[in-house]
Amino acid sequence: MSKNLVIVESPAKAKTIEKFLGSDYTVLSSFGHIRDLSKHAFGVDITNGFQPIYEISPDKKKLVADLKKASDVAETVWLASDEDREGEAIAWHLSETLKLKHDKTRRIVFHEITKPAILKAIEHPREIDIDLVNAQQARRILDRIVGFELSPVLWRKVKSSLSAGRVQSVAVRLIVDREREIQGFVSESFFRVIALFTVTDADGKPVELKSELQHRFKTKEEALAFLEICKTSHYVIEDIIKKPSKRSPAPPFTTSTLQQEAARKLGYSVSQTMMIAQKLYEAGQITYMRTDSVNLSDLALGTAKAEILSMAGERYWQFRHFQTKTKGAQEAHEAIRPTYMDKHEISGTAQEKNLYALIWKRTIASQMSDAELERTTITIGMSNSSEKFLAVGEVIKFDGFLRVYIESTDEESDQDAEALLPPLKVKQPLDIIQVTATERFSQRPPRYSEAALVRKLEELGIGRPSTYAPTISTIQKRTYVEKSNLDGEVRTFTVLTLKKDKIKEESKSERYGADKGKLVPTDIGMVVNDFLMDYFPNILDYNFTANVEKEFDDIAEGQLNWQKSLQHFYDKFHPMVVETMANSERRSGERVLGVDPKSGKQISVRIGRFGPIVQLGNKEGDEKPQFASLKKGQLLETITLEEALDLFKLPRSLGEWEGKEMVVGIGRFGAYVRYDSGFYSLPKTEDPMLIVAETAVAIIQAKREADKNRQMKIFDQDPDLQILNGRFGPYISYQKKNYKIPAKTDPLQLTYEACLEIIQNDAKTAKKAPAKKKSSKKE
DNA sequence: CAGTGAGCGAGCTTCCGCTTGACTT
Repeated sequence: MSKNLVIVESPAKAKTIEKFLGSDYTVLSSFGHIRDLSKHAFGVDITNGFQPIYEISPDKKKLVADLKKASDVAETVWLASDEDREGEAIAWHLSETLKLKHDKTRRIVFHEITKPAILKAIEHPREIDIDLVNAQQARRILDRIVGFELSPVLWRKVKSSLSAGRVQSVAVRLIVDREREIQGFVSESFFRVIALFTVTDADGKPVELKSELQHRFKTKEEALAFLEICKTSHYVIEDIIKKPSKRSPAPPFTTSTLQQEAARKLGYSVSQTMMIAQKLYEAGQITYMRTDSVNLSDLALGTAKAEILSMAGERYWQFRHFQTKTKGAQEAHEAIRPTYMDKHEISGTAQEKNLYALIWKRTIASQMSDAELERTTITIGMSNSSEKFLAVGEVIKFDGFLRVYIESTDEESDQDAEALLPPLKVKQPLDIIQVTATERFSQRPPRYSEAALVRKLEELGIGRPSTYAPTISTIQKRTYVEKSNLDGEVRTFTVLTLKKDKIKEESKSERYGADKGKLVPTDIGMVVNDFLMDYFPNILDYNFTANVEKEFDDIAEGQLNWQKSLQHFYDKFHPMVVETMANSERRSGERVLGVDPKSGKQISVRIGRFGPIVQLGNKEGDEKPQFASLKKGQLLETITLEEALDLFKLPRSLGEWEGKEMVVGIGRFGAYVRYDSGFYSLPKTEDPMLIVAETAVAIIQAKREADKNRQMKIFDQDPDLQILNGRFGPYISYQKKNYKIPAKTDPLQLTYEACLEIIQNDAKTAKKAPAKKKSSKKE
């Protein structure tokens, strides 16, 4: 065993550092935090100065024992966890848990994993910063108090197993608020006017020049009137303005910007990006992937420069130092960058290659020179109106960083600036080809994609690089939000075209509002959000985290006592919890929509035991009320009386076929026909409200035909026993259960007795390991 | 995982931030 033990957070980091330090040093990893507040209990002794009750996580017991052994024999223990609040706490937990003697313990930090940085750190050890540790404890305890006091309120007042927390509840609020903005949005239409001219280019060939009228018209009448004026107008170039402009590269990647760009450019989900990045990190190809820093090490700056010089030359290189603007950034690591800048590509899966290439380009571009552009704006005047058309062109004079990388944006712009304009002169007359006025609509605010939500959370200083992906998964697991799958609607718009002195009016149609894979709130999400907004508006405040972070900073600087800070919060917060528990109404999102015109009974919607339902009649009535589930995509908040009444029209009978009744309904897996105690799924193209008996019969027959082809063998002894060919190959079906056929057995050769034996064997093994079966059922 | 289309009855659920893991066909 070597004289020195170094403990870092990540095993990949440990491996790298061990190489730098030589044989006198053993480097081990703590795998993040080793202790936490007790998992099932409250974990904080409120009445005793918020004393935390820490436990070693069960999966860390062996690790801690190993660390203990190693630290006992080492002469010096170097605690090299990250230099941020959490890292300092990890160092402190290690020293407490391993009972490290003060005189043989050193605390060291480094921001980059390079040999000089690590050797320098070893030369400058310091003490554990207990103020910073206390700031972390305050953060941890506050989160526990908020989460473990609010969640039970939801269990009582809304539904069991729900949760609330400082981060997740605000994430849900953002999505709910945005959805309501969209619901309340009133789209306005206007007319954009585009004129197409013909001019000759440098070679004397005719080319088109596209220009847009500066003025947009509110109504069709105004647009028509303008086109009438255009009929008799002459057009002339009044002005040409050339303006140089510059574009600068974006800073290197942080976790959040990597997630955004990987989503935009490669279509990866936030968690996918993190999994791929983790692989790259473990393979030593990129630096650490959970970071809020845009900083590059001196080593990286040097190798990036060398790479740019050899690739593109001196003119393309520019030294840049980026500074983070993110609220609450802790900057314990570098930006995300390739470990070796001269590695333009790597071997690996296609996904790994793509993500690596993205990181490489972004990093290199960040040290390249500005792109120089020239923007030309041409003003075209009319002989009989003061309206002006503008044509805009942009030329790249010097590509600079654009040679390598262009950052994407979320909004797809339809404002296509012409790349190059033909040579033109002021006062030059122009020949008109056509003028079109197209009706357009103002855009509703966009729904959040996963990556856009991450960007917003980061902007508000809520959550950390390590929690963005888990937060998105939590709010979906709690069914507060889901990924959208909206087809949108069709709308018509008007296009007016003036060509050869004639105005033509056309009506065209387009699909709008379609949204796939965006985050939308569910009914539960909205009800929980509204409840929390009513009773705990301060926790849901977008600035709540920012405000408590200020307190944590004061604690870290030794200006504020952490217990006092928590006491101050708790004295206000806890009474609100008690009050809400005692006096608030249960929430179900109930809305009364009106009365059923047939029966005169009340129609209402609310969240029922198994999800959102519409109810016909009420408890006080003579008869039991009737219920129906809401369809996917319908919300309690927006469903109309008519839509709610439609839900009671299913299941409906299609009449009899061969003596048995066919019934159409909508179930968990979509629309179906039930016939002779069997279920037949309807294809998406069939509307269960409109389907007729003949179509249903055809579907039933088709399914029966397919089932017949599935049958490999049936037995005369027992019609319940069949050998079927399924998605995963042949299997035995017996009394509605399925059994695997042992390997190397020809299914067609199996006898009735052999099948029964397989079934009995399966029953035996199932009895032997019932726990296993149970756990595998769980998600 | 092998195809589904229900309807309580006891006790448990829950937070945020660090980090990777993995008894099998």
